[in-house]
Amino acid sequence: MTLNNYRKEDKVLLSIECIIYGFYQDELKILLIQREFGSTKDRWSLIGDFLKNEEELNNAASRIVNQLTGLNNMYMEQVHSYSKPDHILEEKIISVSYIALINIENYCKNILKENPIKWFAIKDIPSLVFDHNKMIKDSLALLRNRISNRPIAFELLPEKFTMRQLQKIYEVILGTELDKRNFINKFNSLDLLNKLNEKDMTSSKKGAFLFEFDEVKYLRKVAEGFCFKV
Amino acid sequence: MTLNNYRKEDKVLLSIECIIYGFYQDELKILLIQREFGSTKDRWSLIGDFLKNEEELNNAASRIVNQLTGLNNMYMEQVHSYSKPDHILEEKIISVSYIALINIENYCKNILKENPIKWFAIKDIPSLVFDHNKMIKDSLALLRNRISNRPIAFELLPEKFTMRQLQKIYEVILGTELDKRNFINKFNSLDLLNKLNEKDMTSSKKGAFLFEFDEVKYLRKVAEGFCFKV
DNA sequence: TCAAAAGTGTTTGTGATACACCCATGG
DNA sequence: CCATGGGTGTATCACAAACACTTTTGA
Repeated sequence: MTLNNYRKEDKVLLSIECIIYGFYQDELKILLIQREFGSTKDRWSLIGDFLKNEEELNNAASRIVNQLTGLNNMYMEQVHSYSKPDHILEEKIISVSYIALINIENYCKNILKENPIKWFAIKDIPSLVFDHNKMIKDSLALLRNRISNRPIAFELLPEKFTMRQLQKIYEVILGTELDKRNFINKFNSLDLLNKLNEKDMTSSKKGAFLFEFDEVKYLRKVAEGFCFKV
Repeated sequence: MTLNNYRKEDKVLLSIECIIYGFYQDELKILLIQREFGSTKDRWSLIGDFLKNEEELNNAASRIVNQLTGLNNMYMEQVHSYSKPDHILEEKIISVSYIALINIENYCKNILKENPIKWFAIKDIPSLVFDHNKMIKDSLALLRNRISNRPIAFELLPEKFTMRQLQKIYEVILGTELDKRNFINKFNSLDLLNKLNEKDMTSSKKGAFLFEFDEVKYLRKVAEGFCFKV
């Protein structure tokens, strides 16, 4: 923008690649799509599209996730931009990656049936097209950072969840086992969860109490200088 | 890349904006350039250029910094991509920002004389074109994170530096005052610096011992699982 | 009655923080 | 001789980590 004028031939296609995370059965999963055309036919890929002329980056990312999940207003965040997604169509392509966190139970299952898309556990991700594996790796590093510094684990959970589910999310994202007593003590000291008078009976005979994240309380505390840190 | 085909009119110009940081006289500074043409003539701006067709993002960023400083191999890192730098030339523009950390004493002063560029202390940044102020803000957040988790402060210092200089870098980037005893104790416990038998006599009558960062030792420790953390 | 998951507190250790005085020297 | 910045060690506190047994109940 400063040194030189631009040349028409320097224009690029801009693709947005969305890394859609869900959490289900104690596993962190990513939604992938199987390509139907072209030289990469049948290979798995992140979910993406080209930026349209009238769009902004964030809006394009939201549109793409919405088109495949039917969801709106999920947590999304830009991760990184890449210049090496092998040129296709003889055009130069720059890719901008985003993470999206969704409650896997909410997304529209009809879309899943109509498209060659599938949830893959993070540890079972196959070899993907272009540099999509690298994008996932980078996004996981971001996710690891965010989950310790922002209350985003709840984006991956239903409104009501058990402490074990919450703990498991931290464990799979951080890649470490945590002590359940320390974990609960920690969250209790943060004072951000409401314990409900309901139990989840699916995981044990005794049943586990359900909790919910109190976002209003969280925002009030932030306004008073509170800083989330796990 | 998945859902739709692209249209020629969706191609964009891609600009790279470099936030070049230097540290001098106890202040964190950024190199800015005054625009010489167009509707933004005379206003200050980050240093940038358009991505060339044959270039990758990281290489373009290096090229841009090199053209203005004469330096190579400085620490650089991509920060974020933006889609709202007011359209100029009636073209859609996407901007990718980078930070570059340089030792302010090393850069080529001749270039400074030949160009309308100038170092601005971080607290004296004027209102810049487009969303460049926002880019600086975002880059500072990244820098704050990095300086606590990677040994990058040394990129802003000469080979030989005093503990006070090092501490000052942490103070200006983190925006807090630090206790000098705690700071020294902390760095001593990390065991990454070599104390030299030389003193810097410019800042006091007694003189302050010079130190250097032992990168070989650092890399050896990292290989053994060491994790830098200040 | 037993297997399987839920729930619950205390102790210990490490690292962060707070803090004040003497030293060396050039002017 | 004094003003200026350089250099040094310890006591306290807060948080992280380690740790084991009892409860509930469906099968």
